[in-house]
Amino acid sequence: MARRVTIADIAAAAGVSKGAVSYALNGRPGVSATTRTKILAIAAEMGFVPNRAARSLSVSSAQTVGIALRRTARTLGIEPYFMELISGIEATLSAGSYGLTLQIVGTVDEELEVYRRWWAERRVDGVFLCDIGINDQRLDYVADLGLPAVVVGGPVENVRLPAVWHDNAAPCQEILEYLHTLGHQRIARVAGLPRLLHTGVRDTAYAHTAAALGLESVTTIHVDYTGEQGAQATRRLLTTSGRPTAIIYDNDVMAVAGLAVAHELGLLVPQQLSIVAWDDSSLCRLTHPALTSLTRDITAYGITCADILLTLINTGTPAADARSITVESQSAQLFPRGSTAPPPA
Amino acid sequence: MARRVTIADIAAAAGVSKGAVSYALNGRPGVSATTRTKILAIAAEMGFVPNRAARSLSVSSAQTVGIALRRTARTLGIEPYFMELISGIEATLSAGSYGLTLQIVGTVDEELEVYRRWWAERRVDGVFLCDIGINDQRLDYVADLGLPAVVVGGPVENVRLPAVWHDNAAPCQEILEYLHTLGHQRIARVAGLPRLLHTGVRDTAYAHTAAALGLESVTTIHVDYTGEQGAQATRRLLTTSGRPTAIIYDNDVMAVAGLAVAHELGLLVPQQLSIVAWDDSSLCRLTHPALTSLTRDITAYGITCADILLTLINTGTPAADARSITVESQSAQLFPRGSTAPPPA
DNA sequence: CTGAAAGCGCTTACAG
DNA sequence: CTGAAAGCGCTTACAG
Repeated sequence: MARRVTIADIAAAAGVSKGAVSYALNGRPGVSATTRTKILAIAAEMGFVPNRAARSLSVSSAQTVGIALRRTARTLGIEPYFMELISGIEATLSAGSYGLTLQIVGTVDEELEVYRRWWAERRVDGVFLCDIGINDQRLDYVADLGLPAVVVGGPVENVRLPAVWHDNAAPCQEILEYLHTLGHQRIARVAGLPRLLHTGVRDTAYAHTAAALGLESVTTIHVDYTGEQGAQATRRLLTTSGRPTAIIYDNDVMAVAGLAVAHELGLLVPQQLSIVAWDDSSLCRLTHPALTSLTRDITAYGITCADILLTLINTGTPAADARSITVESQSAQLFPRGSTAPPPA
Repeated sequence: MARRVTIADIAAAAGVSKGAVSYALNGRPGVSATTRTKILAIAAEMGFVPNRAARSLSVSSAQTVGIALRRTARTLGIEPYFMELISGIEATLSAGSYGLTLQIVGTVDEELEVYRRWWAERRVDGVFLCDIGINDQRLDYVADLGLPAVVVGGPVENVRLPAVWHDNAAPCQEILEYLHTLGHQRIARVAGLPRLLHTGVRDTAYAHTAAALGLESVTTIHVDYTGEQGAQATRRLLTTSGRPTAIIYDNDVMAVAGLAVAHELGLLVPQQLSIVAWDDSSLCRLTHPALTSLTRDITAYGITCADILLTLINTGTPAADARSITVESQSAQLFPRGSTAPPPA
């Protein structure tokens, strides 16, 4: 564990001042081209890497952004969403040599406290807000703090933070029209947590479209995204009289669970029941039949969110119009597979 | 964005020196009980939170540990393993007020470079090494660096780093004995990446046990853990003559894929084919039939790994015997479910 | 028990 | 273009 090399060492070796070394290293004016070249060569040779803490203290920037997740190990693990999002975020951060710090919290209050502490400590320069709820108190809290943040989800209005979201309504309409075209009239939906914003958006979109198409019924049951509750809801739907001929699931895990329940009840998919899933992980292609599902590029979404956060941090203002960005995800498309067909005659 | 309050502000308000404030805040001797109480009260009232960078620079510790993952967005997302591990790690870190910094890399060289930089920058105080391979070059590299690290996996020998691993051999034996008792003689295995250490351990354990039990055959196909390759391998196994009556999968995603292939080929599970999965996520309970699988508590594993890393960082030496810890995971147990039964007569 | 000072390793005005 | 110095916000010997 040899002592680290500092700019003082380089300055001594090059016979210049520490200031000159700093200017050379950071590509600033203030040193001649020849001195700069010499300093850079020496720095490289000595394997110099600047100390983060010292740099942060001087420029009062952490070169790090944070993400706090209010999730349990189980719900984190089961959903590919977060890892894909983080993977996209990372791609942008690495390019800008920012670090990512991750914290898992148990309650909203803990989460708010994390933001307060992070910002007070200057441990992060900005954060991502995920799992946006209806009337989410975190948005105002973080804005009041003055902590740069990007809202990963929406639509949100009258917020002092840039937000990025997918259009949730159009896919709902697409799915319903697709099932309607196949001939389905009694459609059910196993939906996600009602407190989440995008669940509400989908609720509304389905209701409107169903009315417009004149569908017989669109029963909705809200659960928590887990396979257990998805299975339970499916069992309930399929054992009532006038059962649906098609069920839409708000994520893929519940759809897989629903398919198993149909098998268990001896219902043939897709002959007697059609199934559509949101969030097309490879899970949907592993079942038999493969599940018709809606694909979105979550990694690309993460890249966009990170781009906006870095812009916000570096310029003090988000990228143009970032305050209300809708990610028109070119990839939000329906992939019909073996789990959908016309309803039984 | 009001100016942050620093110890200088508190010192001024309390009418003492900055040194006294520091002593009081850190619970060190050097201030009277009354002064300490007064300082603490003022600090709390002013909402003081110490600046991380300043503290790090003084004590030359980052209060952060790092984890670099060489995985793609897809393989990260599909496997609950990492999120569960991270969730456990977080629990320990939060308790010790350490942060976690996460980086996703593309190649081993990139990963090594990340460790070098992190340590030179003093951005982390230690790291976790995951996805341990056979003759993994990272172990020596990190040890040479002097960077405190915990090897998450094993067994590894002659390494200068503490390692923590589950016993992989015993469960292999248990599974094989279970299938043998049911009457199976032709068993196949769809295994994980051969370059990974634990895959090799399992290879050996199955071979030994199969020989000891006098099993007819244990065919193994190594793939990459994805459902696609798991399905492909299964198709290959089931369409050859003398096909196996039971298949063991090294993770749950491949097992689910394998089940779908059996359905597709019109094979009844478990009547004509038994299936056993490793890594019991809720996936295994969502299929029909539910999959017999091996459960381990990954979150607890993460907690243990983090405990050891923090001990290593704070004392310079790992916890007693940490150099070769085997986590005798009480939870590594086989859960027989609907996917296993005696072979067809 | 307390205060004044030096130091951690950078950056950045400010003079020459 | 270059050097000497102050400052970021802490911690920690070192004198009183």
